[in-house]
Amino acid sequence: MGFLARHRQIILYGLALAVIIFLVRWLEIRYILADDSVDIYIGVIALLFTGLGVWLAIKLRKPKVETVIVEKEILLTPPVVFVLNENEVKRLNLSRRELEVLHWMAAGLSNQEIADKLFVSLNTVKTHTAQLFEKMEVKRRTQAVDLGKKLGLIP
Amino acid sequence: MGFLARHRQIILYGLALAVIIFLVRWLEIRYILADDSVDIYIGVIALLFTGLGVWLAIKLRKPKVETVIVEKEILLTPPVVFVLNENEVKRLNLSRRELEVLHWMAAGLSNQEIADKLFVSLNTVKTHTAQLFEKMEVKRRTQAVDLGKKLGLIP
DNA sequence: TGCAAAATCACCCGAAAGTATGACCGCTGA
DNA sequence: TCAGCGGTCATACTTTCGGGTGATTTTGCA
Repeated sequence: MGFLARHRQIILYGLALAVIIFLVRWLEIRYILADDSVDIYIGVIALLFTGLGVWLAIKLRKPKVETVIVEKEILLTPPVVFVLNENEVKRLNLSRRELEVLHWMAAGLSNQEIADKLFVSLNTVKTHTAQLFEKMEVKRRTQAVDLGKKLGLIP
Repeated sequence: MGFLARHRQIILYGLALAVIIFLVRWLEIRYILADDSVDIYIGVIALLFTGLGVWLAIKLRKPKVETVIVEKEILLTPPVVFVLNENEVKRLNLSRRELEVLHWMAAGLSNQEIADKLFVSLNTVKTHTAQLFEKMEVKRRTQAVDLGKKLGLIP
């Protein structure tokens, strides 16, 4: 960008000033301003050039943008806190007991151990696992655990 | 905020205008300006008020606040990149085949399915799992998978 | 209050998983 | 060269898992 282009505003301003002075002189000669109207005359000039100044300022310092950068932290995988995916639980229609069984299953417990932990019989645990597998559409406990983790049913 | 406070700039501007006019009149009386110096006089006024205009514009114009929300994603456990915990593999003295079996085990495959996938017999897979369980000091495949995940042996 | 869902338990049976043991082969490092 | 290890496979056996079916009790909700 050349000097002319870069300072176009200022050059225009200077030209405007010259034109205004010329006009004023011309008006002065034409109508022979009365002494009393000098302050009105000054006022008009002042207003005019104030407007010019404002225009200049706005034009010249164009991008007065205060950019406020707000960093929004998005945690993709919570570190310790595990949040149960309620939607999946509802979608699969899993009962509380079934989810509990799945949890201990994922921890590596056998059906008998889960039965002992939940104070129920082995048969009951078997019923729960069977229902769980049917609802999750899997065949084995390892598949259930794998899918359960992927769906956010277990940590 | 009251009217006065809100329009302080404009009121100041008005006052400045009045002061300038008063000064000019005073100077006029004092020194009796020559007709010839009228354009210089106008020039000075113009410059003064242009400056005032610029100052006004700068002061008045609120810096346009542009709020840019930068979403900063914080990955705690990278979902795609899995790095095998070599140290644990060495510590437990796990062979390549055993690790491979563990991997498919975690995916929910049965021993027969793993055998088919690795093009070996079911008995071979059983041998590998047995060795794996002994080295990992676990009793069941679900335990092996759980521990494997915790030790970073599998994704 | 009454009903559907959940939870509980039982029995049978076959499939899968896990245990124990032994054997063979190929590679590698002392 | 040969002992050791990893990988392979096999047989035999026990345990656990999972499917199928049926039944009773408890509970949450309309």
